[in-house]
Amino acid sequence: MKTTIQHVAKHEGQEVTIGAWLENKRSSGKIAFLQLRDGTGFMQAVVAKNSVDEEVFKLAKTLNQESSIYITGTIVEDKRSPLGFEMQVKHIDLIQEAVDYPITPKEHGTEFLMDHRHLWLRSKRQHAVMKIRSEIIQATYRFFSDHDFMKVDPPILTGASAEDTTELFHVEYFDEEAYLSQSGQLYLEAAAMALGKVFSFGPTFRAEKSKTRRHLIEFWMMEPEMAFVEHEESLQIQEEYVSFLVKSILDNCQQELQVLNRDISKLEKITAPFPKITYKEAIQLLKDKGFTDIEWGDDFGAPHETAIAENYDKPVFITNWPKDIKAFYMQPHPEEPELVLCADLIAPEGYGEIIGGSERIHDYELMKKRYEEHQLSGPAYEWYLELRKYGSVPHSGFGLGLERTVAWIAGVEHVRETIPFPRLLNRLYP
RNA sequence: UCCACAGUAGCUCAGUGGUAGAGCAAUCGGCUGUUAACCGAUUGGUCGUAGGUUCGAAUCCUACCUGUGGAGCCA
Repeated sequence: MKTTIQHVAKHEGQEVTIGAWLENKRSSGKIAFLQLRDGTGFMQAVVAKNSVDEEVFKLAKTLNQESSIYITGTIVEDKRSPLGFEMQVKHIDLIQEAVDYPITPKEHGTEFLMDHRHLWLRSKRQHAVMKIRSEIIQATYRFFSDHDFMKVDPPILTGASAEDTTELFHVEYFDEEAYLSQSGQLYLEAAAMALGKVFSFGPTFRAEKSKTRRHLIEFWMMEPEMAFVEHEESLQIQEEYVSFLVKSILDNCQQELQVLNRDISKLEKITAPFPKITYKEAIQLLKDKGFTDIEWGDDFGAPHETAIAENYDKPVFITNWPKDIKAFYMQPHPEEPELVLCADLIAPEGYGEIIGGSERIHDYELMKKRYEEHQLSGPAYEWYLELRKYGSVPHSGFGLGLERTVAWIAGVEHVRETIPFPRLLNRLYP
């Protein structure tokens, strides 16, 4: 009977066949231990010389790392196994012998591993990170589906660029110039006016020369946009959503968190509501902490974000920023018109901003004024402004960066490990 | 674009002016409970590239290339 490592517990005492790769092996004169990987998990198979044909034992002794096999044997419980089960082997069919697999069981440098990303993904650690990424994606769909959101897909090829185009990827669109999407937001606002509460989940592209552990050229963003939802309610949805993500990982990825050595007690504290401080309070906090390089009106750099996050063991919202350092479409604060109704959510442990969100301007005249102040034009101008003309309503939205969220929850230092094939400033291969 | 650091065997690194090294991987042999298994042997080199200093350069100097960490930048 064919099965997978994930399901071996159900087959205790039975003879099964598993398609697998050889992750590593150890052998003695009369016994060989094969470390198997099949995509669903990792398991050890034991080959005893006196219970298999002579060629099978010889094969077990000479198999190289990453050779592919069908392996047949009896599943037995064993306390020495981390999985709780192992296979007593009866037979091995070699599919392909792997010769000189480059990634050995010893340590490797980043450049080498990135050059072999197509093979690096096979490692236990990368398997765990990819599983957590997948679980976060699936939990996202569950959460928004449970809260009556509709999934909407904004275009990836756009002609509509509201802001300057230096950080956009330019592509040929027959005789026109087009850009790869940097955010679906403007389109999602249109969708929210049609469908109420919507969310998108897709890739975005930024041609920035950023070279830090928090930046990717191509990354995935989860963007909800909600009609009839004002700023405070949006923050509430954000904290519930992020708490739900963490809980889903704690519920479904215990083994993976263990492989990654993640401090689970820190994740267990992530429950809504989250602390909130205003931009003004954040500036004061930084000054109190001895930062002399920051004044009201400045944007925060990574060290500032980390210093603020240090004060909390949950993600923290920084709200009500000066309008001059935020996007043109953000709704002014009702009492302090130099501020806008927005919030960045800063993850704990120095992982930085994972969400940026705001209430959007819904007044036609105000939006038109903002366009003029920012001297913006372009194809988006007309249709985006038109959304404020026909039954405009208060609405809010936010964007969550998937890779930064995965890095934080998985406890991975660099976002390049949180996406299967990262696109970085100096890397388009593999 | 700026700052700092690095580039030596397939991989990870040591070698700081005098014969090019170790561990792992690979190959061969040994070992019935291994967990990055262990033990013995063998194989493996354009010391990033170009130029310079020197009797002599992996080592010192200059330029360049590549990478890493960070800054700037980052709705």
